[in-house]
Order: sequence, then C-alpha cells, then structure tokens
Amino acid sequence: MRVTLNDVSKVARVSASTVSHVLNGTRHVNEDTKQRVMDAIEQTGYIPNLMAKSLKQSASNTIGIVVSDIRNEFFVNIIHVIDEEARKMGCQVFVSSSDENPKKELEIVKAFCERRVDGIIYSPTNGSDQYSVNYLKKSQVPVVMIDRLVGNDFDWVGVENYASIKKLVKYLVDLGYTKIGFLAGFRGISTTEERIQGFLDAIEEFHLEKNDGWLITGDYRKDMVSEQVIQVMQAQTVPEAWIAANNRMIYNAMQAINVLGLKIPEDIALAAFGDFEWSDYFEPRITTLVQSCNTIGIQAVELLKQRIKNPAMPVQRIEVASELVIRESCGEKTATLSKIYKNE
Amino acid sequence: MRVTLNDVSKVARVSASTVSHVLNGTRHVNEDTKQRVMDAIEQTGYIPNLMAKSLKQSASNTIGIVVSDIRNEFFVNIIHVIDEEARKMGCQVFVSSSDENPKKELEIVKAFCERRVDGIIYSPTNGSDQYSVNYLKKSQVPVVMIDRLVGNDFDWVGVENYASIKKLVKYLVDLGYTKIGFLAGFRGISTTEERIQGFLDAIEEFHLEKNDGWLITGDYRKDMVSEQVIQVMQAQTVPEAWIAANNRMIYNAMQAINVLGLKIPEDIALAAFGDFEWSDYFEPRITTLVQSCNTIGIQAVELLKQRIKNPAMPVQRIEVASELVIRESCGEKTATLSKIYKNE
DNA sequence: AACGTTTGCGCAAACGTTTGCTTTTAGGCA
DNA sequence: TGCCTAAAAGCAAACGTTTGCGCAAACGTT
Repeated sequence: MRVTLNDVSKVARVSASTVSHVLNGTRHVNEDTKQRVMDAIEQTGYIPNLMAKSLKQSASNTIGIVVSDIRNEFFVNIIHVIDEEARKMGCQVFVSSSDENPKKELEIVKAFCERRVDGIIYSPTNGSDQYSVNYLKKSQVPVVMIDRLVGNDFDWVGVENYASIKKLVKYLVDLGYTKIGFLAGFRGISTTEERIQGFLDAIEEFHLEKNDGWLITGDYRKDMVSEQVIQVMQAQTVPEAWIAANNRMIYNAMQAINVLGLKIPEDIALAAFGDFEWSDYFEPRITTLVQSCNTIGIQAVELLKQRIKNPAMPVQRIEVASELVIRESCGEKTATLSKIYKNE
Repeated sequence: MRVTLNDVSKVARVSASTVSHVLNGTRHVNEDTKQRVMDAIEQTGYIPNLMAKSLKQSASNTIGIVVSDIRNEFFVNIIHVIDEEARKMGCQVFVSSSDENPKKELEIVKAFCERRVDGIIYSPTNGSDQYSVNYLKKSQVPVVMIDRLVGNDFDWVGVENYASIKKLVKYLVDLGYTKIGFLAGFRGISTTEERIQGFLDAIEEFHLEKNDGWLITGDYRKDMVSEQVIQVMQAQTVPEAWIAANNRMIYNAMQAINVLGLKIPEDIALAAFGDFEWSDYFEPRITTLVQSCNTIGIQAVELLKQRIKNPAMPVQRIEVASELVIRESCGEKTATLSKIYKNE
C-alpha cells in the first residue's frame, strides 16, 4: 500500500537498518550509500511512519493539552505558545476542551494516555479530583497543571492570584473607592478561591465596606450572574466599583451595567483579572490584571520536559506575576496615574 | 515496564487474542472468561496502547487541524466543534497554527502525515499552493479545506463570501450610504478576493461612489493598515461607512477611528464580515455578517469522513450562508430595521 | 605476513496490537 | 457409539520501525 522503509531499502539496495540510520543520523554511513538512500527516498516518495517509530521507542513525541474552555482566549494563547514550543522539540500536540465538565475531561485524559502522549498539560476543572486526577495518579503519565491547581501530586504553573487581587483592590482604594463588588468564577477551583481570599483579606486590610451580597460567584455561561449584579445594584447602598475575577465575568458585568444603563466609569468603575483581546478597544478601555500567557506556556513545557526526564523530581510550583495595566475604566484619576502597579 | 495486553492475558489465563476480542467486542467470548479478562484488566491497571493498534490497523483515528491563526476566535470556534465531532467518533485531534506562514504550514502538514493522521482539515494560507498543497497532493491524505480555498484538488467548506458582502453593501445603501470604504485582509487568499469582488460589483450595481483609495488591503497585524485608513479619512471626500472584511480588521478600523476621534455611528458607520465574541458588548454594538462556525466545523468533519471512506469521490464544495446581524454601528435607522437580511 | 583496529553495513529480535487460521471442547443427533 | 456442527479460544504472522550484535572488508602497524 504505502511505501515503507523496507521498500526504500530495496530500491537503495541496502538493509532497512541502514536506511533508518541515514534518516536518523544514528550511525555513520558511507557518503555513496547515503546518497543512494536519499535518492531512493525521493524516488519512492517515502513518508516515515512515526507511529511505528514511537511504538518501538516507547516515546510518542506528542503532548496532550486539555483546557477547561478552549474558547477562552487566555487558554487559546497558552495553547498557541505550547504548540510553538512543542514544535521546536519535534512534538505535536493533541488539544481538547473539557468545557468545564469533569467527566468529559476524564474521557479526554484517558484517550491521551491510550495514545501514549509523553505528557499532559491541563487546566483541571471543578470536580477533577474525583475523576481525572485519580486516573492520572495511577497512570504515571507526566502531568503539569496550568492555571488551576488540584491536589498536591502534580506540577503546576499559574498566575499569582492572591497578591494580584490585593494589588488591584489597593489600586481602587487609592482612587478613593471603598465599596467594591466582586464577581468571581466557579466556586471550588483554586483560582477562584485564591482570588476571593485575596479580595476578602484586602477588604479587612483596607477597612472597606463589607457586604456579603457583593461577592457573587457562579457559572459565567448563565444569565443568573448578571441578574444578581443587577439586583445588588438596585439596593440602598451599592458598590461603586466591580472587579471581575476573570475575563469571562467581564461579559456578565457589562451585561448588567448595560441593562442598568450605567456609564463606566462615571456611574460605576470596572476592573478585571485577566486581559482580553479587545480591552484596548472598548470605550472606555478596561483596566485589567494581565497574565502572561507566554510565560505560563513556556514554563509549563519546560516543567513538563523536566518531569519527563526525571519523574522522581519533587513536585514543582511556578507562580508567575501579573501586571496591572491601568486604562480608563476606573475613573479619570487614572489619567495621571500612569505607572504600573508592581507587587509591593 | 508498562502493562501490556500480554500481561493481562497471562493474569486472565487466556490468550492475547481473547483479551483483544473482549476489549473490542470483535468476537463472541464466554461470559466467564470475559469476566476473568475484565478482572485482570482492572487488577493490572492495563491501558491499551493505541499506537500499536493504529500501526496494525493502519488507521490512527486522529485528524490533524491546521489553521492559519489559532488566536482568531473564528478558527477557535471551528476547532472546538471539530474536536467535539471527532471525539464522538473516537478520534483525537492534533492542532497547530501556521500563523499565516506557508513554510511553517508545510512543516506542520508533513508532521501530521508522518503521524499518519486519517485526514487533515486546514485553512491554507497565502502561499500554500507552493508548499503544503503540493505535498498533500502527493501524500494521498484525505484533506478538507476550510474557509479559504486553494486550487481545485481538495474538498472545501467555507462561507459564502461574494453574496454576503453584496448583502451587506445593500444594507448600507438602504440606509442611505453612498461612500463606502473596504478594509480587506491578505491579498491572494480566496476569501479576501471573493469579498473584494463582491464589494466592487456591489459598487457598480448600486452606483456608489468609486475611489480606489477606499479599498485597503494588507496584514492585520501591522499598524500600516490603520494608518492607511487614517490617511484616507483626512482627504477631501471621505467614506461615510467602512466595512471590515474580517473580524481581525475590525481592530484596525477601530484603532483608526479612535485616533481620529470619530464617533460610531454619528461620524462614521462600521460593519464587519465575521462576528466576534464582544460584538454585543461594544457601545455601540457592531453590525456583522455572522458565519456559523458550528456548521462549518460539522460539515468539514462530515466531508472528511466521506472522503476517507471514498477517496475517489468527486471534489466537493460546501458553501454555508452567512447572516446579517444588525446592531447599532451603522446608525439609528437600524433601530426600526430589525429584520435580518437574508440572501435575496 | 600476521594481527589489531576501524569502517561500513546486514541480521533479526523486539515494540504491543489485530486477525486469519486452526485447534479444542462440547453439544446434538442418528 | 460415532459423526457433524457450533462454540470458544489459542497460534502466529503481520504492522513499520529501531537497535544490539555480529561479520566482512579495508586499513595501519610491526
């Protein structure tokens, strides 16, 4: 059917092993024979079969990426750099999205293991501990978690959540805001919890107005979240500023703000954890904590490489700093406040 | 090292073939032995090796997706549904982005072929005809092109470009606009050319003002495009409306409009071919031609399935209709004009 | 001329499955 | 009891590579 290494070897009048060695440069071959082999490859249109190779070498040179939401540009950007880094080392990537569904995630992870990926990079979802994490622990596949952290068994690279949120709150406090609402994401995933904790601690620290109702959590894909915001904004005392704890929640915030007919930042300030592609094009532009997808992706691949090389290595955690990019969505005062808030 | 089907067979005191048959349900096996096998699998923690299986069956149950720009949400959405469809049929997807670079694209396509993907779905880039298309023609791999079309050798599914643009221009004409600028994408790719043709023909048809300078093309990643728009807008007579021919060009248009300090739609109208996630959140919301990523993805997979089953099938072209979603970016009149423009 | 060393390559056994063919056992029937 | 058929499962040859081992020829040295 397809031309194989054996076919090539016959045409070149050498053994299969010689062809293999020529192809891989794994041992010295006479110039003449090498040329004959190259010619035969050209002539036959030979395309190596990497599955056979992988089988023999028990290394597939593939890595599996499973993200919780592929339509979130944060993850897309990470996928992009992982793909890039992987290609540099001759790897291809399997990509799949769990869509925040732990059962689906397990199916994907299983499939990746059966395909004998050399490693898995994944952003677990709420419930992973019941499913994929258990499976992966048994399966012995090198794993690096990104963004979200579940359990203590795997390497992780993500963004600094706690300190970043505090930094953002401090920025709002400096602008004079004392009533701040917080729009968090899914309860139960590490990023959400850490961000909430940072928010709550910041409220204590800066003596801000406390109101349990101003902390809203939920599924960004549901309208309920926006409705909750609307409800909160119709009470006696209302937040003067909202923080969206991730880039998806910005939608929900905006939707509510639109419905209420409020103007940003005159009527209400808005800032977000997590940048998005259009943040520079909104009027006004949204102030965000920017996470370096590049760094996360590169570090994840690097970590995975190390883990593959040395499976016994102690578990690693890499936390990358975020950067507060100040735009106009929190009020005019920012115009003069052009510095970037670094972590203190 | 790893537990194999043979290990399982020993534990279950059956032959390897029996285990295989149990696993695949490919022949009748006694209930007792079946149970023994299942137990052995459970006990040993066996994970099938799909590479070995694929090698034997010469079918990998993988498909390769290569898009021209993975950070474009249009392609991300398509990837998402392809992934979904593929999983339903037990396939995993390799994903990679050529980033509009035909050489990189060739490398990716080669790698996919060497991995013996069952088929490739890809959006070729400008220059593909010199590289990947030639390679793919020789390689005999089933291929479905999406969005952009190169050559006559492969199946294709994409959006209706020509008629859609005409529909959009007609909409603007109905609103009273006669001076329309067009912000196209990369020259040389089918989508751009078809959209340009649609635009030019519409100008003739509706007797609109002609001005060669109002047709701008180029690389959306370069500032040059915005600068050209700015330049055009500083002439004596200027367009009253701009059409961005793809969702990336909306940036460039907006950037220019921002720099010029113009207001949409009072000072300038804006519409786009290609929706984007935030189009509902802009103030004003942008009127766009929406392409159904779902349909494109599903059809692409379907077509690929057919092509795999029957390689001799005549080349297929599937064109999916677009829908004009009218929002506020082309003026108030739209408020009363709530109907959706279908193709005439 | 004899010997050790290098150079260049072939042989064949894996890697972990699937699958056509064969064998064994059991069951049904005369 | 003997024979035919069906049911159940084993045997072994692939699939297309890699790679340890080994052999032959060529070369350099004494």
